[in-house]
Amino acid sequence: MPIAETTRLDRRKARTRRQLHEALIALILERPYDEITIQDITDRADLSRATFYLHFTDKEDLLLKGLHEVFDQIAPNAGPFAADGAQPEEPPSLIVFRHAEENRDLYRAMIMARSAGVFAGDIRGYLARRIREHYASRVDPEASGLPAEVSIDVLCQHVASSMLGLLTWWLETDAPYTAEQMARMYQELNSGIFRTALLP
Amino acid sequence: MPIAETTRLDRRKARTRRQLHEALIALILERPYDEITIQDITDRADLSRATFYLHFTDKEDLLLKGLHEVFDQIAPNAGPFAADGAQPEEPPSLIVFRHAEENRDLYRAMIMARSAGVFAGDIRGYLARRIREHYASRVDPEASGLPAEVSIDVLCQHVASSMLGLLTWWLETDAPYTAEQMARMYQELNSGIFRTALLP
Amino acid sequence: MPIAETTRLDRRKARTRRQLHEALIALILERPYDEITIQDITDRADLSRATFYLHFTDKEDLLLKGLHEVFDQIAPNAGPFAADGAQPEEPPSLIVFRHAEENRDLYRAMIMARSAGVFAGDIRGYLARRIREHYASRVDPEASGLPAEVSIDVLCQHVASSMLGLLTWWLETDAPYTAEQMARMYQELNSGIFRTALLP
Amino acid sequence: MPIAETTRLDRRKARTRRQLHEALIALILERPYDEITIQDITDRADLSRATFYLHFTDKEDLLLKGLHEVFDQIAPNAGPFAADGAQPEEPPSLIVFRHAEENRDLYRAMIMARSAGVFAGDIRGYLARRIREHYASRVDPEASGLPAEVSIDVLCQHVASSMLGLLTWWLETDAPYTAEQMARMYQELNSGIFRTALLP
DNA sequence: TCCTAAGCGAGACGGTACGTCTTGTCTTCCA
DNA sequence: TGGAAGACAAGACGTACCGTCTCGCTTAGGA
Repeated sequence: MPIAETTRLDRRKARTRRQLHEALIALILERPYDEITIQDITDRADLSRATFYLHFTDKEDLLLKGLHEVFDQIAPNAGPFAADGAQPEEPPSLIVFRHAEENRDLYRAMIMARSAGVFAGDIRGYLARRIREHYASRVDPEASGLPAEVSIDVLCQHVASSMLGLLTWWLETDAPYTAEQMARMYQELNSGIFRTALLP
Repeated sequence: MPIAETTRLDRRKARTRRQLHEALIALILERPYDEITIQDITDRADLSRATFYLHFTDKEDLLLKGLHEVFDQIAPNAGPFAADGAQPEEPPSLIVFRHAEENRDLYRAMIMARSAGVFAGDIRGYLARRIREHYASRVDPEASGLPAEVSIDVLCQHVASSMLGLLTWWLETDAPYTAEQMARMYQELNSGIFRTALLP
Repeated sequence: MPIAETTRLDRRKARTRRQLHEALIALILERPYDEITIQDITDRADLSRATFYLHFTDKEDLLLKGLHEVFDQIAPNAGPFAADGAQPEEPPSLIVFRHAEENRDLYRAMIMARSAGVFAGDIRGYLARRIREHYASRVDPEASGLPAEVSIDVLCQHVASSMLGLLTWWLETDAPYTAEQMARMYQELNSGIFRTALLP
Repeated sequence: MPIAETTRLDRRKARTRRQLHEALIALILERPYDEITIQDITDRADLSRATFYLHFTDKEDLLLKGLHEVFDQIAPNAGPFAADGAQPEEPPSLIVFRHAEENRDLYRAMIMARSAGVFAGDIRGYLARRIREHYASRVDPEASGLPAEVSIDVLCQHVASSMLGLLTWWLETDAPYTAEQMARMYQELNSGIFRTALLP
């Protein structure tokens, strides 16, 4: 009984946070990330500035927590990124492009905020690490057709950069491609590397 | 008389600017770009804050003008990027990695500032455009071994992202590779695309 | 039946108020009046902030209601201040100093809060008015030995100020005098005025 | 040459400060002291809030520094308060009332702010100390007609309170008395104490 | 005996002021 | 004339308190 009782207060807090998340994303799509004031956000969300600090410490905090929430939805079932070893139905790249297509605003906000340096950490590093783990578990370096002199780190950086680059370009330019086409091109461009057919 | 007389004052101005450029680069290597204050810069440069505004309008202005100066050295003779059609001695990727090796601090500062969003413009876009121009002039799309469904724009984005990604990784991690090795890996990774041997 | 039945709820309310009064007085004796927060008071009283507003509107409200309660005890039987014309056993000044001696903490809190401007109204004005009423009813201006040119208002201000001044000094400095001694000095100092023997 | 060169900057600072002092005094005469915001003051003074903090730390700081300035004018030549032992032309009480008459707004502001507890210190204590020093140097306790049982501390408190009380009443009520009349009444009221003719 | 109303705790929220920080402009002075 | 020094306006920051509100718990006292 005591556990998981979603009280009304909890729901109110959740609502307040959602308002803030949405306000920020809307604003990022309108003007440069660091011209956005906390006051701007709370104005848009119809809340007071003090309330903002009741929930988040920073603009960054707000943005990141918002992203985490969304990515927690996709991550678990993202094909080869998935916890279970089951062969995914679709290549992960397609899943990513699909997710971006469905959450266009969020992804664009993220890209734009990224170009404002919010993710010094960084997204690319995160991607590279993910890919590297995946690669390590699937590919036999000996058997892969890759030239021996290409280090795995470099390879992962390359693949991650490529993915992020295409994604950015796609979202920024309103390019008339479907998620399927983008994923296909991505695989094509890296086919030399994916010759082993394991990494797409 | 009035024309082109490099007076002592001119030299003093140049000196002041150099001090500012160097101060900024030094600071970027020490701490996050946007924790750096104009006051910090002028303190480091042993100048007054007012003086800063006599020469630059912004932190960004200072950074970009500093970079332009350096890139104006490399750009004209950057192999395939060169104005004249002469076949370059070395592949452009090697030239870039070499330049980065020689101007390590400058490049790292640039990378770090980039991850702080100074170049919303963007470097990657710039690179992609350069590459695209080059590609257009050299490659016969029909004859290239590329799959027809990969758009040239996408390809350029991919290549530019790869280059920038490797460069960033290399500078950030003190990876024990020479410029030559990095360039070689870069070419290897994109060999599927460069099969036509024209673009490296 | 319905009237004047002191229910348990009433007693609970009274208890809550007492806790708040005591908390405030304790706090005033510890640190400057206007560094004291409502939160401080309720913390000390082991109540919630909301509860405070159920009973009082202000810090001032709390303080004043607390004082009124106490003064309602003394006022009615305060010698010449008394409603009935009966000759008091003791001079009123002695009654005041005695009361202050018995309610040291309360008086000190009051003095300290006064020096923090809570009683903009003011205590001195109140005292002067009381005295004036008394004076008007007892003294024949003609017969009084007072110089004609001293206005009665001024005289009352003077006497009230003197009383308050001595009281404040006495409470602030832990001076080693009894209430009797203080009252005696007070009368001595104003003996020139009290020559008519009516006002002490 | 280097010493005491009042530069233009100094004068600008002085002007800014004067504006702030005047703004505060004007505001105190209009509404309760602690309903006055720093923003209110700077608005009235046509300055920015940041500028306030360039010169003062507090509302109190501003007020007190303003008062010090004025009292530094009167103090040195305030009759018996004067450093030199020369017999003053006028009794000090007259000097005080005169000064108050000439600086009505300032004194009223001070009185009102005092009733808001700015001078926890306090003015009365200050006055009492001054008087006591004076008293000690002039009066032979033995020869004074004072009753032996009145302590000097108490006496000084009394005199100071009386002075402050009359002053306050005079300024608060627009009483139709001249400074001369007030001083005369003051002396009359305390004549019992001033019988020795030394302390007026 | 139930059940209704009150006292209270908890805490989200709007609002307002605070004191600090940085930016960019301007003016005065010195070398 | 280039630069130093520094006053100032503007405005965002994060913090602190206030007073209001809504919610839910507990318990007293009338049905």
